[in-house]
Amino acid sequence: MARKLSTLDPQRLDNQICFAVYSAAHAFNRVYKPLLDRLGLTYPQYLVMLVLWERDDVPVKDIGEKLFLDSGTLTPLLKRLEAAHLVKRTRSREDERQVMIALTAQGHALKEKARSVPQSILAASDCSVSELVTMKDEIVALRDRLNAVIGE
Amino acid sequence: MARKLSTLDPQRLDNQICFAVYSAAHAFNRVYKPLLDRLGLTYPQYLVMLVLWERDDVPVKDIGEKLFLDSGTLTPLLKRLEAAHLVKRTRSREDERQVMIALTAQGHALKEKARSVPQSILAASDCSVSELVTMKDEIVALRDRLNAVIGE
DNA sequence: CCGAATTAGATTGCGCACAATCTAATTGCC
DNA sequence: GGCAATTAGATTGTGCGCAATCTAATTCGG
Repeated sequence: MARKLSTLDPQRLDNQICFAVYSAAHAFNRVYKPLLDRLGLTYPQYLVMLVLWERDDVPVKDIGEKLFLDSGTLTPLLKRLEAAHLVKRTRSREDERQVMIALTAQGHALKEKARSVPQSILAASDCSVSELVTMKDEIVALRDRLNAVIGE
Repeated sequence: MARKLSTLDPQRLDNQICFAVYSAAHAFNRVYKPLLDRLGLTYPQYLVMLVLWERDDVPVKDIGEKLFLDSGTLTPLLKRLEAAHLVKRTRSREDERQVMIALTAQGHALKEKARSVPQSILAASDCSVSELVTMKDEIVALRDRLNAVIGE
């Protein structure tokens, strides 16, 4: 009876989806780390590079919207990517408030070296692609509902 | 054709389950924040309190194993909880290497004030309990497979 | 027993994340 | 045109998260 109650107790750690997501994010990070170390990237930096490999020469704001990050996070991160000669930061001429982020040749070239990363992650997940796609879609839907609540 | 390819491209941001998990974790954090502010806790501190509300007077190591965190994270966090008079840190007498973490009266009392948190999160998730339980179990299974790979 | 290896936790340093605040540029409104 | 409101980034401060290193206590193998 006490056992049955505890598996329903919403205040129990193991019953919380948020902790599942939180701890899964850290587990992913730990799997990515050795792969990204070889590229000289952290995981958030890798995310920024993924954005730029899809579309180059974008304002900081667009990167922030895609990754759900603000300038307080992105400004120093992008300065580090610039120091690593992977991107160039330039004030937009049309709108001087914007800073445009463009890949350098090195930044472009890194895409090839990063090509094997997703399949290494897939292998570590030890899970079929279709299962992962289903889970991903469910998690994205949940995330979007949560983000909708934040905007009231 | 190009469109079809891009929806399969493993190097695309939107195709990566890890980004889904990463961004969902941040979304959860943003939903929790105003709820936890009222308790004077951050989300990781709330997780530690959840552990202690289940079982009091445990060594730091046990907390770390439950939350997948190490002393570099927990030591300063626990010192902040102690400064907030929610826990007491004492060297174990049997094994002087261990530091035991015990709730104060205030720490115990906070459990009642935190009781409404999970249902607020459930409401924000805008999702049935059974759906959430299924997702949670899938995510935990994935996390555990990832963690298994890390330990080689 | 005693020295080596292991273990628990603390410390240092770096890189996010984000709130709050600031500056400068642009837009909107009259 | 001119002033208020908005917008894009930068800055500052706090709190994780983790690698690397350190100390002190305990355990293990001979």
